[in-house]
Amino acid sequence: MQDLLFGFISKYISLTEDEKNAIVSLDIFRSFKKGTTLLGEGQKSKDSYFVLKGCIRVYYIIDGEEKTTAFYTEMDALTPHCVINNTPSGYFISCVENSLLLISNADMETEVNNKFPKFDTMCKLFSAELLVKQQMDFDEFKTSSPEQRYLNLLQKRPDLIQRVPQHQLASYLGIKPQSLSRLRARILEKKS
Amino acid sequence: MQDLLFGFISKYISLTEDEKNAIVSLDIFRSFKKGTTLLGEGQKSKDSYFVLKGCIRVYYIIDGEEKTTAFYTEMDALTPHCVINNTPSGYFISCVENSLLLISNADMETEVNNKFPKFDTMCKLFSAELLVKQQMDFDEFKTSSPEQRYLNLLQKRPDLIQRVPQHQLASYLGIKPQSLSRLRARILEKKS
DNA sequence: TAAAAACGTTCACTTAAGTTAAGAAAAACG
DNA sequence: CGTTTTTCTTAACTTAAGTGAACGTTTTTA
Repeated sequence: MQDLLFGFISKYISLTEDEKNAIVSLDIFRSFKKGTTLLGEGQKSKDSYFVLKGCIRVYYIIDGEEKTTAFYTEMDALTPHCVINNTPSGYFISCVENSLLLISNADMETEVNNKFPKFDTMCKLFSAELLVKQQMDFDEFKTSSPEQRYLNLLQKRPDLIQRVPQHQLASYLGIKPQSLSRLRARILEKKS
Repeated sequence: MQDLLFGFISKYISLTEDEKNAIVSLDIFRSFKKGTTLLGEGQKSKDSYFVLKGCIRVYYIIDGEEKTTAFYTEMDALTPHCVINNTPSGYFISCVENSLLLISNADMETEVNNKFPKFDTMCKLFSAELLVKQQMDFDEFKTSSPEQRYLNLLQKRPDLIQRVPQHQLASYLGIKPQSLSRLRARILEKKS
């Protein structure tokens, strides 16, 4: 299972066996059952997550309604706002599936960075990449209709459509579940 | 005019007179006329922008239509994607107003970082803050309707509504200019 | 495993945004 | 300074999403 992690890291930096062992010895792998809430609205936390297996979801509750804004699957990393600006979280994070996560916090990161300076290099590269990806996602969302967004998702993350409940997916696309059903029927009709 | 810059920097770190002079001597202030295109689609660039005065805009051209995704005004910073991942830009950047900008590139930044290590501290703080802000903007956009977005903008950036053409604003809100006109009329009606 | 809850789809109706077009107002330009 | 271009608004019509409700299916869970 750790191979997943080291495969991911190798995209940015190369690690010696010693370094790998040091990381493993941190004992930061945790598994959670489907439905587990990792972070609640209003809570503070110092933890960041890296998904090794499974799927986690970020959602708000606005007027009693869930609004899903993000799904994180294998090899995705999530650092909640509250970690960065030390304020109560505005949203919930929960497991869509049974998931194996890597959980890190600032203390642990500085410790690793001190031992292995190149780790800091990786973090910088990774966060720059993340910023760009996030910006591109935002732009894509803004510049397309719900139907286009759905078709895009079908291309880019086809797995999500299978593994995530439709009503969460609808919310993620910015529409109601009924509209997603209709939209899908419309697309099927066009094809034929 | 530089006071604007140093006032901004003082939110993150404190600078000596020597350090301020070193920054000024870099000669990185540039002014541009309204309508100037700073970056075109398909171009590569190494430059980042910091707005001291004025307003710049990011937009795509999709099916011959402008899609505005961001406005940057006083004390906002913009690092285009192409700078980070060294690929051709997917969008345009142009000046909505006559603008005074600070233009920096990676070479200059490493130079300054070497001379003044605390500058690096500021950059990290600043980019973490930016990431959070961007994420929050995205979430807000996703979880609200065009009308709510407009009302939000009215609260948070009332100046934008005055200084930016309506059709660019409409695009920024994810709707057509005609819909923005109608939406505003609807809001006025509700008030009375 | 039986009852309850959650989920997905369909339908009819409502509301809001897209589209096309026209005309008035403002800005840009020679 | 007048002309041209761009911008903004309004209107009528079309299209798609929101809403409320019904109903069958799947999943929970007691």
